[in-house]
Amino acid sequence: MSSIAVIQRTFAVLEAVAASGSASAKEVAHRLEIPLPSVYRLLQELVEHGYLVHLKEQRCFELGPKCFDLGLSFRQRLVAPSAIRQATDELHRQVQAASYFAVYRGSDIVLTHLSDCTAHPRLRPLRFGFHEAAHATAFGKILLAGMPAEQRDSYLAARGMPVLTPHTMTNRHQLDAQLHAVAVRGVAWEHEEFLPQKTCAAVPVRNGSGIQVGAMAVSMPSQEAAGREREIEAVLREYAGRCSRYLRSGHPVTAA
Amino acid sequence: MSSIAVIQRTFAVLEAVAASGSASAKEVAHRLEIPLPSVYRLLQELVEHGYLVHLKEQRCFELGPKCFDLGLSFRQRLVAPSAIRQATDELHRQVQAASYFAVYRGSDIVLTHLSDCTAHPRLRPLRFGFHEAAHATAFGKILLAGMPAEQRDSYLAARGMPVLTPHTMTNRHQLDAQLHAVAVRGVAWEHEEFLPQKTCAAVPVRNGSGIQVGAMAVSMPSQEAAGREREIEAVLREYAGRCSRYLRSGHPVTAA
DNA sequence: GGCGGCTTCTCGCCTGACGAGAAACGGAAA
DNA sequence: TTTCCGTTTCTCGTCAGGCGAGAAGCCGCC
Repeated sequence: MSSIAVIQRTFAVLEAVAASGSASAKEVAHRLEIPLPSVYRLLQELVEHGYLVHLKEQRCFELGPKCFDLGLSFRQRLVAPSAIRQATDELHRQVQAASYFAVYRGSDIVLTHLSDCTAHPRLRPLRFGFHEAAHATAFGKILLAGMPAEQRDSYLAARGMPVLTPHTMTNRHQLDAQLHAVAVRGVAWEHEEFLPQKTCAAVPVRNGSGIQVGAMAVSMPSQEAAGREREIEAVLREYAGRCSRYLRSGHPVTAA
Repeated sequence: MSSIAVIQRTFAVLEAVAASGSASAKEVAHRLEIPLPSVYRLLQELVEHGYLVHLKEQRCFELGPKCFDLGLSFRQRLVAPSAIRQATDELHRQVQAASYFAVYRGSDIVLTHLSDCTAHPRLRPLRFGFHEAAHATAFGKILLAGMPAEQRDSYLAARGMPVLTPHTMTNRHQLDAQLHAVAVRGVAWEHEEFLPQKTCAAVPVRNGSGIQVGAMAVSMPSQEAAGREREIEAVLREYAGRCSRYLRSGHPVTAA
């Protein structure tokens, strides 16, 4: 693990401030065990570049505008293209359930759009950004199933399979078997494995080369899902198909 | 302007990637005129710390998870406390207009909560985060009026007074006169100075020591505002008063 | 298999970051 | 006002460690 010391320290300081929300130079120096003058140098540097601000009244440092800008750039880069957001929104309206779109990013899984409303709220822990509980969500399973075996191994090894509900799958062999079935059927269901009383379904989205690049999903209270499985799968496939066709052609697809 | 060279370069690289959305090492090296091996060192460093990711398939670098985390930390730190968000939401419902809450942050102005809906949408350019057009918005005027004179000078000097509509105030003396009136009356109006056809109003919010710390505002189509000025000012004052009382006592205030 | 690009590694030089210490600053209390 | 205390900035000699030219390694592509 190489590391240019200054950079190492600079980010350590930045992250220390981010973690505290607000920290004085002394606190940072103490927490990181870096001599005070060095901490001041680095803090000043970070302030100069706009990553921190120095609130003199309160004698403390906090995150600066550049941090927000980075977050925005990140979001703008990753957010699903508008044709796909639109498809997700329509799926939401048609199924009357919160809808999601997620993709691969390097070796991560990122939720790049979600559509919900007060009547059909999203599953609270799910939000735009990185998704860490792939073993327990429908779109996570779809995307895990689409990974090369070794990437899946390292993905799960890095994150483990935390228990989220009594139904969460925690046995790797059992998960592998289900992922195989998911890959064959082209649809993943998840019943109360992520949140109690909630059910999710997901299907793959492919790019122009037929490579699986993402997943479309819906979530709803389990009782609302009962008996609607065939209908939900059909609608999911319809909208995922629109997304795949969009990715192939570059033009929004409005109807079947 | 001091500057530790490595840090300077590291952030230059990070920002170059952020600006491009996606960039190869060579592109960065060329754009920043830094020798290629150094760029690789810095990129690798940024990848190691999670600020960038290396997408090998596409032979390029993009922003990494830490950027998103920083954005989230920033947001969580700045977002208005829930009592104030709630007051803003109620204001929105009662006035039937998009509502805003903004505060000082060091020498900046930050919009820390907004409440809107499809029937009463926010003014599109306004979103959570830093606000740059204080001379042209109602809450901007309230907050400018509450600044010490020299801070206001440097604020306006740094940002200028861009023309946004035919009604935008561009004369500094005229603005100062209006800010004086705003400070005396304790309310600011803005008629089509920020966006055509839109009108905004704002009033100050004070902390326990009586210091002005923020502003509450509403925006609406100009025709809807006509004739409702007194009502709007009264309701704004009511909710801003709740916020001020909350800041004084630390307890949410539900009724007058 | 060979080519052409991106990416990583090697190595000696010398810059420029480091940290102890002390001084300057500024707010709070008396 | 003066005093005091904690925070912040500055100074300076030392030497770690970052620098960049160059070359080698790696991969995908033709």
